[in-house]
Formats: sequence, structure tokens, C-alpha cells
Amino acid sequence: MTDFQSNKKLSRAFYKREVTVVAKDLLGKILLKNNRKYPLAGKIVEVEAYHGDFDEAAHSFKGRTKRTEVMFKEGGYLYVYFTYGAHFCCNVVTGKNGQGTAVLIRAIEPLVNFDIMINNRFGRKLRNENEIINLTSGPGKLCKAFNIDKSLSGIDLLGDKIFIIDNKKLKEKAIGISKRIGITRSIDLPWRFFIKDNPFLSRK
DNA sequence: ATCAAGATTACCT
DNA sequence: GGTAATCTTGATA
Repeated sequence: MTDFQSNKKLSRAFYKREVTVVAKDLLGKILLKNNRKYPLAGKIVEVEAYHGDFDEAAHSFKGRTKRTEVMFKEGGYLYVYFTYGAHFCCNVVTGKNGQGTAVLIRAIEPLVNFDIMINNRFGRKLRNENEIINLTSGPGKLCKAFNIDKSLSGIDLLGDKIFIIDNKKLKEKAIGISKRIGITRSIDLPWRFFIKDNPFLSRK
């Protein structure tokens, strides 16, 4: 029993707060997915906030569609989308019902059952240690490693299949802030949050 | 029915 | 540093 497993699952109230607050507070927390027998777990080290009201980069900006419906739930649900014909990305829905705000999980530091994540991601065993740093250092990569796909979109993070558990609060000076990555609109919002100097970030 | 864009990644020089 | 791959979604006809 590793120590983080005795910590508490994050509450509905945690997720229902304002999206940038939740985004920052998710850093250092543990994402856990219960597989058949072995749990997959990793520390969240990089996130981005998206806000449907005035943020043109958010999928929810243009209103409800079949794809983005999940993003308008109340905080504490998972929103998964498919992009570039190849990758799934997972988000934590935040705020009140109908708001359309969510936090994209961009990078994770793997903690347990590396062999399963490695197999999920590469379809084989580890060839060299350099592949560890590349395992979950990006939104598409971590979904592959955790085997997260669209079938999990809309799932409740207060359930037992996939959830996030609490961890020690980070010091303010350990957190970095920047513009978001890979978008073409509303590019100046400083809504990317990351743990400074963590080796598992999507960009140096 | 057709089309363009995309919250990315891997592989190339 | 540049770009091809790949297909779902949402918009337009």
C-alpha cells in the first residue's frame, strides 16, 4: 500500500470551483485508474484551463454539441475527445452545471505499474530508460498509457473506475504559469499551469 | 455530400 | 526545426 492510496478522493465541491483555481490545485494530485487487477496511477504535473464563455479555444465556446455536451456537466466528470485522427485527450469538467469549463490534463508523472503503461503505449516492453520520460509527457501520450478513450467520456470522477486523490498542497513558488500550447485562438490567456522543473512536462 | 480544421505525436533532416 | 499521418466533428450545401 503506497502512501497516496490512503489519501482522500477529491470531492464534488473541489471540482465545482472556478476553472483556473481547479486547474492550479490539480497539480500534484494523483490520477488513479482501476484496471482489472492493477491500478494505474500518476501525479498530475501539467494542466490547462478552458472556459466556454469568452475563451475561443475552448470546445464549449460555440455552445452545446453532441461532442461537447459532457463539458457542460457540473464539476467532477471526465470529458474525453479524439483529435488529429489519432489521439485522445482527457479533461476534468469544472464549475456549475451548464458552464462549459474544463481542465485539460497535459502531463503526468507515472507512479506505479510502469510495465502496464509501457505496454499500453508502445505495445511492447521497455527498450531503454529514455522511454520512461516519454511515457506520459503529453495529453495524447498519457491517455494511451492509461488506456483512456471516448468510452470514458462522461464518467463520474467520484466513482471507482477513475478518480483523483488528494496530495500535499504545492508551494506557490513551485508552480509555473504560461500561455497554452497548440491552440490558434485566445492564445494570450495565461492558463497553462505546471510543476516547475518536473522532468515529465510536455515541453521543457 | 463534401470540406476544412484540429487542446498531437513521431519521425525526418 | 519541419511536417506527414489520420479521422472525427461541425459547418455549409
